[in-house]
Amino acid sequence: MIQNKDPSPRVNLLVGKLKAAGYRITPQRLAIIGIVSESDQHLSVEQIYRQVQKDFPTTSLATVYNTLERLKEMDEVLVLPSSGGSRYDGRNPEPHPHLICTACGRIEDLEIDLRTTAELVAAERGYANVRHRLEFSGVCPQCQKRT
Amino acid sequence: MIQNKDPSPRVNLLVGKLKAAGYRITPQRLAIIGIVSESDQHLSVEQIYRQVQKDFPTTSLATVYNTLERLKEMDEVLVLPSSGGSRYDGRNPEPHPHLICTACGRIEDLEIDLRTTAELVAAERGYANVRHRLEFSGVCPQCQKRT
DNA sequence: GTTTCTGCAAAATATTTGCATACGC
DNA sequence: GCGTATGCAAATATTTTGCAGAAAC
Repeated sequence: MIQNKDPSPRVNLLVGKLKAAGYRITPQRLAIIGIVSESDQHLSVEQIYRQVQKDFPTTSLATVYNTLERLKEMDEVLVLPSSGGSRYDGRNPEPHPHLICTACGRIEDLEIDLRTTAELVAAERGYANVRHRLEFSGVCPQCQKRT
Repeated sequence: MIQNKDPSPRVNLLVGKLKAAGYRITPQRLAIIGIVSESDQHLSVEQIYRQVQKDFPTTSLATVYNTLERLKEMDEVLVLPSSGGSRYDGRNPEPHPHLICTACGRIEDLEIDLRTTAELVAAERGYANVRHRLEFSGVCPQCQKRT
């Protein structure tokens, strides 16, 4: 399979930030960055791992975790800890609300903006560097039908 | 150490619901219920486990997980999945926002009410049984001073 | 007495770490 | 060439499961 040799702006951005921070760009990292920054899904480590392996079969899980950690450090990937493995969103790392189906696990994005609320909370309690996380979970329409 | 033989209303409530659902009340379960329903902290499984062991030294982790699962089924404990093990709040199982210090790990409760928003989301997307989870995280005033 | 629950151990998952080698820079 | 990243395996969590014996009802 022929690789797309023309990296997206977002991939370029992340590569630039990694270099600026003194990290090296390896083919594995490039592949992982491409996957997490272009998928519109909220990928598990396992999914990312299998995806990278298509192009770099020797890649290890450790490398996937390592790269995700680098991206997390620079707030360029959003981590959603959940039971059964964390999920990663590298396309839109700005915290944004999610709607999760507890039956099938699908994750949808929502548009609610909490930045103002976060600033209020930060001011009230004197917290610095406040981030937020908002999730709604329930049973999606498809899964309701299956019952 | 002498045990408090006079169960709180909340313990009584949970015991009643368990019985009503056909579950048995064992001393271990009673102890676990007492711990999670009276602590004002957001306990890890490990903390609950160590606490129960003070009174029932043979209690196993499996039993702790089992009992928490029962309580979760009936929405009488709030589970906060997080990296490094889930946290449990059995005192106020109604979903409510938290403010978490990323430096020292302390968890504060907030008063923001999201029920209306949750209902709107549920209606818009056709989800049933929608619950929510809102967390703000940052560095608390004390930890800022320490820097 | 029947059925569920416990405790133990083992298994299944998820993530981290150590270290020799490979490789980006 | 220097120093970081990889790959592999082993270590470390975390949670689940199977099953014989114990205990609730």
